[in-house]
Parts: sequence; structure tokens; C-alpha cells
Amino acid sequence: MSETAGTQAGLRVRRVQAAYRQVADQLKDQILTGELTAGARLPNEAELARLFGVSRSTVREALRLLASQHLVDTTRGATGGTFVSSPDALSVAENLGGALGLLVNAQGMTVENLLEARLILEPLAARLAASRADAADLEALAGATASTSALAPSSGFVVHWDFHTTLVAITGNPLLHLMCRPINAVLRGRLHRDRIPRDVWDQVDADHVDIHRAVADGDADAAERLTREHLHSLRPLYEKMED
Amino acid sequence: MSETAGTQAGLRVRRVQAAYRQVADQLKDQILTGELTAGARLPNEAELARLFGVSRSTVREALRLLASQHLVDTTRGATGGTFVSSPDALSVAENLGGALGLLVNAQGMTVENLLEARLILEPLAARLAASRADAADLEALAGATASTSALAPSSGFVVHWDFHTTLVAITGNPLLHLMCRPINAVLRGRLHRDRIPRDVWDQVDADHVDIHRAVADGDADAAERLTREHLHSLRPLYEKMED
DNA sequence: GTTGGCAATACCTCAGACATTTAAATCGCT
DNA sequence: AGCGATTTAAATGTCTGAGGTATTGCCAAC
Repeated sequence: MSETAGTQAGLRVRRVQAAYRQVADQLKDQILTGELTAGARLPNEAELARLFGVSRSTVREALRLLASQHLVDTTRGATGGTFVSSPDALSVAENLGGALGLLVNAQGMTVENLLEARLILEPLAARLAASRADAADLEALAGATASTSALAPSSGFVVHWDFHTTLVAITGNPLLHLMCRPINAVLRGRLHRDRIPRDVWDQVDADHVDIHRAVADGDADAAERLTREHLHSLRPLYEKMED
Repeated sequence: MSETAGTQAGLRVRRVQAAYRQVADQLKDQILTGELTAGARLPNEAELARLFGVSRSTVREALRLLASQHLVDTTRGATGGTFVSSPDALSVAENLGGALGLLVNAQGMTVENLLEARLILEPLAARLAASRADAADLEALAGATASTSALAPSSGFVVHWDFHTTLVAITGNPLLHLMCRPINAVLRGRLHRDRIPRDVWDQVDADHVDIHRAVADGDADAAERLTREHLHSLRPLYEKMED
């Protein structure tokens, strides 16, 4: 809010907000304060319309608003209705990914910003992963590592993405996963695999093997350093994409 | 009445998805592909209804969907209408903040996860800030630093939040700001200021001054280290909150 | 030249009806 | 009695048509 001093915040007459927005806000409040717990079933649309004293159309527009924020979920049918849906991390990440993609396409966010953020998150995530990975985690990571060389190079970038996703997931911190996933998703779309020569994928493969070994050994320092170097070496592949 | 009455068009494919969602998706596609550039004005609702072959209610629900994703913005009046609006990072952050709050309140996400993520992001953000801060940035940071000691300790936690927010903003990377902001917002709500004794705030204040000096000196190593130590020292204040 | 009102535009809201979907309850046959 | 097919009920999805309201621009009157 740096320019709020210039724009008159106090002068602006607080117009009465649209009814559908008021309804959405009230329902949102009830959800956030726990008055409506996750999984709870809201009254049907007709009843809500009666309770709020508005028409059903208005209620429906309010529900669309909440649904798009993953706050509620509506299903049809006899046992259908509108339910408070505690958003799982996955859907939030999906939503965030879409928004991030928009920001990159539109303005104010560059591929460079994404790379920088990833360069901050993943090396330290790798450090955490190295100190926390159990047998199952290592197996999953090995799966994402080994298949890189087994598959055709054209699909390498998919597996490459899997490796990074798996690595972050091992930290056990859903928030880190939540942040890294959209970043990688956007970056993946910004990488044209055709232009990447074969030997680069071989190097990527080798890097992954090294990182996996470091994580398996519980060598946090090495895991962090290798991941950072790995991401640095990947940087040129994305910077080409500025068209 | 048989169901054949609805096949008046013949070409109409069977609706597998809700109409308002289809309309929203098509409009979203047109926006993302650049067919509708930012600032462009969409046809009015009646015209959109005619173009898509649906009713105005359906169009409106679709527009609510897009509006909640900050893809379009509608105003009333003669020159009003629905306009394509490229989403700014701030509104996205707001949206993400709400979702994050839900995740913490609901399940799968603990205060520990938030602290860990912050401990990853902010020290390296401080490092970047130290290498990029210009005069205006330093002034802003100084403002968030100096006022800590000037104000009553009861409001210290607000300024404390401002300091961290400003620090991340200096990096110039909106994505970092986008991620740190919701985290700090949720953590702020998890901190009971009443239980924090005065001397702790004094220490916080001193830490901020140190960090500010490091950033002003362009000493990236010191900025990173001091920020990390600062966040570590803050950790116990939050861990009490597990009730 | 400024001010006041009038008209046009487009979103906002309402009310009701019918269609569609889904699951449970019921009926009918084996 | 058991089990599948049909009916029924509940809820959302969609359509239609009609005002209501906010905002702007123009034009006439002072």
C-alpha cells in the first residue's frame, strides 16, 4: 500500500456493496470463524435466499464466489447441496499455479523472479529432505531419478519435474510443497524441450543422481550445495525463452 | 414430455459440465491466449448470453467466477461493463492468504511448517535485499525499524510485521513478497502479544536495527545471518501458542 | 460558463418456472 | 426373501422476463 496516501482512502464514499458480495462475505466469515465447520452442509439455495432475504439468483452468485475460492463445494442430486470444503493443499496449489501463470503472462512477474524463488526454496528444501528422508522417501526419489535415463530424452523434462516435486515433498512441509509446485509448473511450461540437446539431459540426470545420493547419505550440506548448483546450471535453459 | 424436446439445435453436444463453467473456461482461454487483451471490454451480459447461446444468469455466474480470480472487473453505469483486468500480485496474495489460513485452521499445516518456510525464505530474501536496496528502500526500511522503539510495546508486533514485509519487498521479486506475506499474516494471528515481555521487544528492535545496518552496508552475508538468527530467536514466541 | 435535469447504457436484483442430476425408497419379478 | 428396475424426492442447474439502480454524457436553462 505505498500509494494509498495519494489515493483518497477516506474520501471514497463507501458504497453499499452488491448484495451477492455481502452474502458471500457473511458466509465466508462464518466459515473462517469456525461457525461453519469443514464438511458442514449449508441450507439449500432456496432456504439461504429466505434467510438472507434475497433472491435465489443472488445466493447462487455468492456461492459461485465462494466455490471459486475453494471455500465451498456444491453437488447436485438428492444428497447434494453446498458443503464447507476445507481446501486441501493440492487444490490450493493448483489455484495458485493458475494465478502465477497469469501473473507471468501478464505483467509484473518474470521468469527470472520464478527462478530466483526456486533458487531460494529448493536448496534449503533439499537440506531438510536430507535430514528427514526415510526409506520410503528414498525409494520414491530413486524412482524419479532412475527413470530419467530409462525414458526417451523427449520426456525427460516431465521426470525432471517429478524429481524436484518429490524432493520437496520429502521435507514433510506441505507449505513448501504448496509453494514449489506452482513455480515448477509454470517454469515447466516455459521450457521448450525440443531445444534442449541430449547431453544436457544427461547432465541433469547425473545431477539428480548426485543429489539423491547426498539425501540418502543424510549429507545436508552436500544436498543443499548440489541442488543449488543444479538449478544454476539449469538457468540458461529458461532464459532462452524470452521471446 | 420426452427428453427429445431439448434437442432443438441438434448440434448441441451433451453437457458434461455446468454451462456457467464452460462459459467461464472459454472466456478464460480467450484472455490467456491474448485474444482479449488486458483492459479490453467484453460485450455486455445480454450480448454474451446471445453469443454463447445461454441465459444471462449463466453468463453472470461465469463472470462471477472470473471476477473472483481477478481476471475481469465489472463496473456499473453507462460506461460500465466487464473489462479484462490483469491480476496484480497483491490480490493474488490476499486470496492465497485466506486459503492458507484455512489450511492452518483445518489440518495438515502447523505453525511449525509456517516458521520453517519463513526461515527458508526471509534470510535469503534479506541477502538479496542487501545487494539491491537503493536509497528509497533503505528509508522505508528505516521507517519500519525506527518506529518500533517509538511506539508502545503493545503495538510492536504490527511494526515487526511491517519490517519483515518491507524487507522482502526490497528484493523486488513480487513472487517472494507473494509468498511471505500470507505466511506472516497467519503467523501474526498466531502470536499473542500480551504474553511477550517488554525486553523481548527490545531485543527484536535491536535485531531490526542490526539487520537494517547490514542491508544498508550491502553486506549480504551479515543480512542473511542476522535475519536467520532473528527468526530463530523469535521461534519460542510462537511455539507457545499450541493450545 | 456553470448548473440542473433528462436520457441512455449496463449491471443488479427479483420472481417463478422448468430441466437435470443423484440417491434413496418403492415396486415387481424371480 | 432377495434383488433388480422403476419411481420419487431433493437439490442444483438453467431459462425467461421484468423492473431497479448506478453511472455517464448531453443539453437546455439560468
